[in-house]
Formats: sequence, C-alpha cells, structure tokens
Amino acid sequence: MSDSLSKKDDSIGAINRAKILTAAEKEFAIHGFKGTRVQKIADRAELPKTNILYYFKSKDGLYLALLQEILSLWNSSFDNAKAQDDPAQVLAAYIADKMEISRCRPDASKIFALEIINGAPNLSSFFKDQHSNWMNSRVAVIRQWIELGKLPDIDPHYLLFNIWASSQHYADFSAQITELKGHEMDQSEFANATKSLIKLILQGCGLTVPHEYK
Amino acid sequence: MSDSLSKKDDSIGAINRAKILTAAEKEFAIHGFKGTRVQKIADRAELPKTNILYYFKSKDGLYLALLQEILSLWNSSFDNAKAQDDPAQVLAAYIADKMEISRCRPDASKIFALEIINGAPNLSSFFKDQHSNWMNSRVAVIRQWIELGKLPDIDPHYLLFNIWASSQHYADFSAQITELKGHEMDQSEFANATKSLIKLILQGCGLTVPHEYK
DNA sequence: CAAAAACCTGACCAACTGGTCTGGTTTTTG
DNA sequence: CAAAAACCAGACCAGTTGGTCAGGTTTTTG
Repeated sequence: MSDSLSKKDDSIGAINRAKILTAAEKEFAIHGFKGTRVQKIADRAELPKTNILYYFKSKDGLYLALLQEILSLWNSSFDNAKAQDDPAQVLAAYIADKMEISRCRPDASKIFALEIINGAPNLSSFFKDQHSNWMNSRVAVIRQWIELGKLPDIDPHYLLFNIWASSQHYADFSAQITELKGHEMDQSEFANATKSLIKLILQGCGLTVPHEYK
Repeated sequence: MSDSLSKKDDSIGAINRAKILTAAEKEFAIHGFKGTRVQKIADRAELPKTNILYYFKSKDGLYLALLQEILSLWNSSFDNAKAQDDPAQVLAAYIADKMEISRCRPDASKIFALEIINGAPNLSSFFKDQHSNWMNSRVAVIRQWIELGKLPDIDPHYLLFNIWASSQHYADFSAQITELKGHEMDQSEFANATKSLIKLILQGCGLTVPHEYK
C-alpha cells in the first residue's frame, strides 16, 4: 500500500524518463520542435540516442509528453477564486504565481510560447476546451467583482491577457532582458519586477495593493 | 534624379523579391527557421524553388534579409521623446503604435519573438548595441520625467518591458486569443484592446489618460 | 533460480531538404 | 540590333536525421 501511494519511483526507467524530459525541455526551448535533434537530447541526457526512442516512441511522442507536463503548470490559486474573495488579494497572488513560474521554469514557458506562436498545432482540443472553460469561469468571477463594485469596470479578457503577457515576458524574452540589463536577472530582481508588475496592474485597474505585496 | 530618388522599383527582380519576402514571412512565422521549407516558400510565392535561391543566396540569406526588414519596425515616435514632452501623451502614443504593429504585422512580430525566445542567435551585435543604446536613452528620459515630478516613481525598465509584452502579446499569441474569444479580433476590438491597455498602463503608473485615447 | 520483462545499443537505412549545375530564355543596354 | 546582364527552371546530389532492427545484458518476479 505504501508503495502504490508513494509517488517516488526510483526505478531505472523513471530516472531515465526524467533525465530525458529535462534534457528535452532545454533543447526544445532553444531550438523549437523541428530544430531540435534527438541526438542532442541524448547527449544532454548522457544516454545513447536509441534509448530516447526506447522510452518515448518517437520525437513527437517525447514532445507531446513534455507538453502535457508543461500544461499542468497553468494551474494556480486563481482557479478557485470566488466572487466573495478580494480581487486585490487574488490578482496579486496570481501575478506572483505567474512570475514565479517564469523564474523557475523559463524553458517550459518558452515551449508553451513557441507552441502558441506557431498556431498551437499540437495542443489537443481537450486542452483547448479545458482552457476555454477555465477562461469563461474566470471571466465570470471578474464580472461579478465588477457588479459588486469591488473592481472598477474593465474588460476581463484584456486584464487576463495583460497578466499573462507581462509575466511570461520575463521567461520568454529573457535573452532580450539580459542583453538590455547587461546581466541575467537574479532572484531579488525578480522580486522587484514582481512588485512593480503587481503595482502597475492593480493600480491600473483601480485597486489598492495589499500591504504584503508592497 | 527623379529615378534615383523614387523608391518605386517595378523591375521583375524587385517584384519577385517582394513576393518572396512576403511568402517567407508567413512561413517562418508559422514554422520557425528550421521548420520552414524553402519549397513551401516557393509554393506560396508561386515561383520555382530555384528562383528563391537565385534571388537570395541561401535560406539563411533570405531569413536575414527578412529579419532586417522586421527590425526596422521597432522605430517609433517614442524614439525622439524629450524630458519636456508630456509622458502621458508620449506613452499613450507609443502603446498605440505598438498595438498597430501587432494588428498589421503579426507575422513580423512572431518572427521577432521566435528569434528572441531562441536566444537571438541571428541578431547581429550591431542591432543589439543599437537596441541597448536606444534603451539607455529612453530610460534616461523616463528618469528625467520622474525627477521633474511628471511621473510617479517607477522602474523604467519594467515599464517598457510591460508595454512591449502586453502589446506584442496580441500578435504573438493570436492563436490563443482567437481560441479563447471564439473568433479573430477585428479592427474595432483592437481599438478597444488598445484603449484598455493604455488605461491600464497609464493609470498603473499614476498618469491621466489623454482625452483622445479615451 | 529460471524465465520473463525491462533495459541497452551499435549498425543501418530511407526520406527529406538545402543547395548546385547546366543550359536555357527574356530583358536591358550601349 | 547584338551582346551582356538578368532571369528561369529541371535534374540532380550530398548531408542530415528520425527511426528500425537484431542481438545483446540486466533486473524483476513467481
């Protein structure tokens, strides 16, 4: 019983799969799907190329497995927000979440961005539907906030787009940011950028920034 | 004289070059550099593949020529803003400019984004330097505004990143937006998105939205 | 402890694709 | 109007790359 519940799987297969996924994330983020060479993933994972194809049926299979893992990162605390919650609190936390993902998983973010830019050719309609439903329910909550007078009038779509865009930017465009700042952003700079972004967006829609995010 | 000045060049070569660049922009935006097939560009341009290689030495050459044209889109009215100008006016116009590019040249925006996400492997150090200098001079102007009390204290870098991110998002992530909205954004929706964005950002940094952008 | 399952890997290949070559035709020019 | 320049395009090729195969070894299991 303890075995079936504990997630830790240290079998050879599980370890190698993880190694491969980690290596693939780096490679796909830098070179895109077509530009990525299975051999390079193998080199990075320190395994022979044939093993990559052994664990994942094909390059496509590997990419899809990776993409699925990446999509799970879209879940957040905002998913369960209700009309009775405080918009300032919820939105600030959501922005902080998104920024944290940009900091910790920049390559995952890049792969997602590449996928969307290319017209989302590999995103299943299942994900699209799920995403669409999520959006509709979140838009509904934001509208309720507006009706309740907790939030000034603003188009919920554009608000969400803005949050996604500006937080993901720190991952996707890290090369540009590094170039312009003269160095890579460290953890404390990310903290500042997060504060700055929370202030800009909350103030931008007429909310007061909660003191813990100041 | 009139000949050397007039830009219109309707020679066969000029027409074909233009056809090829237009076709290439679409293909590279959808498939990325590696994923794009010269044959597909040829099909789209309705020319034999060999002609593509005739006009542009190589796939690389074509891509570089296209990229150079795209980079020129980064120029805007903000380039010449001075400390004595009104920040609200200047920033609103800049955001409007950027949104207009996202609407009219989404593929160009995507190619730029792909380039940056992949670590900017093809951006010459000349462009990087130029871009860096531009950034420094714009940051200086924003700092002057803050010193003059025309603009509340805000990190100029994060302000600019936010403008870029949120305006480019409408081009780069158009597939996601179309999916979530249920339809492609038309011109009037772009106008609304622009107003919404201007309000969010200006209000976010404590400025009043000029009446012509309301 | 044997047999089954999982894992490993070098050798190989078929398909694809950027690019060349050659021999044209059309357009421009002096 | 001739010759040079520009343009056109089919045939072809060499390098690359995802993927297969066959024959192993190691680990797990009953």
